[in-house]
Amino acid sequence: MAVVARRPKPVTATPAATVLRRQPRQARSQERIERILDTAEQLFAEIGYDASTTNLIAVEAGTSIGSLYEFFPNKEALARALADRYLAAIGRLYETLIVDEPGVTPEVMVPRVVSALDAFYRDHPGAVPLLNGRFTSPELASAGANLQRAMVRRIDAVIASKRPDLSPPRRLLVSEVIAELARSLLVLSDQMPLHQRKAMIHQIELAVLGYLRESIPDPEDHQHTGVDGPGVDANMPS
Amino acid sequence: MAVVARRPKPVTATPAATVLRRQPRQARSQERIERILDTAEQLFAEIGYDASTTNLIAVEAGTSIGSLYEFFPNKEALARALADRYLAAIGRLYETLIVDEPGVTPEVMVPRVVSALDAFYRDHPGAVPLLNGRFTSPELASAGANLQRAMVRRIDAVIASKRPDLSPPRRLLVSEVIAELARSLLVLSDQMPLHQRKAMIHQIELAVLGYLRESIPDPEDHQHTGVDGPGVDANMPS
DNA sequence: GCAGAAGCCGAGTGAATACTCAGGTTCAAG
DNA sequence: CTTGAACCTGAGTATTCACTCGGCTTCTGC
Repeated sequence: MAVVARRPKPVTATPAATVLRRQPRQARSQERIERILDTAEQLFAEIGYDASTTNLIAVEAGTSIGSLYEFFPNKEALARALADRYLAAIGRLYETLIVDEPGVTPEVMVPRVVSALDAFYRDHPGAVPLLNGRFTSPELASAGANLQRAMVRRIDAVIASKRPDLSPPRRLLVSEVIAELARSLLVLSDQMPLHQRKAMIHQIELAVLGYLRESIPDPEDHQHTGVDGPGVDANMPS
Repeated sequence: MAVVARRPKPVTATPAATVLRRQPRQARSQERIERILDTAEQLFAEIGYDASTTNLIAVEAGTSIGSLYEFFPNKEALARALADRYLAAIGRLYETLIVDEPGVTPEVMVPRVVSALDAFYRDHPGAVPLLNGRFTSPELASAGANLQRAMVRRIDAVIASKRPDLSPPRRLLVSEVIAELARSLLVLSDQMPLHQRKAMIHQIELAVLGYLRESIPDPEDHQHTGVDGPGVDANMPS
């Protein structure tokens, strides 16, 4: 069976780009910053980025625009700061759950990851459009892309350990598809009535497992013919 | 085997809401309207809805804002008109490809639909954010939702005919998941470098087929245990 | 060829909103 | 207690942008 292989690189979030115009020195302003961010998170999720004017955010946070701009250089910095929060949390989640350990089969790992992500997105509705939607700045989009790449790398490492017989390119492709399956279907389930959501989550697990079986069937269990066709190397010659 | 069942309802697009402020009487203005729409499509796709100012659209289309507003009541009407175009085209596509005919197995139909949608989105990059992204108005979002429902209905009808043993709720859930798989994974492949796109498309087909096998295995071929767990009726009690 | 309709134009208007700044208040160090 | 730094405030500024309107041109029916 698969032994504990090289640990995948830890998911390091964005290197904390200069989001604050100035570091707060007093506890009061630190709390103010937190309040502003919490309010922005809520407003972005409820009425969207554009409709959340900086004045509204300040008022709802119980402060003034002046104070807001004392610490945040511009509106986009609010989104960036939120993205940093999310990125760190999701990164930790990946490190905990996407691991290569003996007893952890796909049937165990997939439901764990899917339901953890589901819970996170439910608690932080703002994270979905912020990290996945096409948002304001290219910078933000690339932050989401980095996160996605981190997930791909971890999945790839796990597959590499469990199934050393696969060629690296094929492994990578499969990892990318799985990561995207998880992401896009969670986005879907996010915008879905709550009473259907639980059933949908289970279907997502089925889809991922089904894809796994289809794309890299167990060596002894060859039955479907789904693996042929244009493979990884059938790229269009530009 | 499956006989030709009741034909699914045709996909009727939005009932052509009042998108134009006034019907053009002369050929010249008809062409102008087309040019404006073409330009808007291109600009929306290239620089986004917000960045595409009405003045810019008018100038790029070789006309003036005055003329633009002669026919379109507001900026959103441009998006609506474009959505109408897309909706009609995709609806026709569904009607042609998602059909219940004797020889058409999932292995045949899925690649057909996926690659047709892929080609469409490649030719009309603006369609993806317009129909699928969270966009300006609730009206537009619901147009996209209608289209999605139409796809679900057609898939559901086909499954009903091929597999009469399934309960209607389970059938519906499966149809919804398939429709969403197709949609969200195409969105993904849309924002993907061209040379990877072809391989990705094939993986999407695998994912859909894999999910199908996983969620409704052939009656004679029961092997995986993936179908148990919280089923369709395991909805959360509000 | 004429009159009225349809079409066209683009400078201008009003509203929205990200962001500034001058002046006031609260803190902490000595 | 004093003093300067950190912090706070919100009316005001500058800009952007959807949309209007009055005047002009082109078309069409008679």
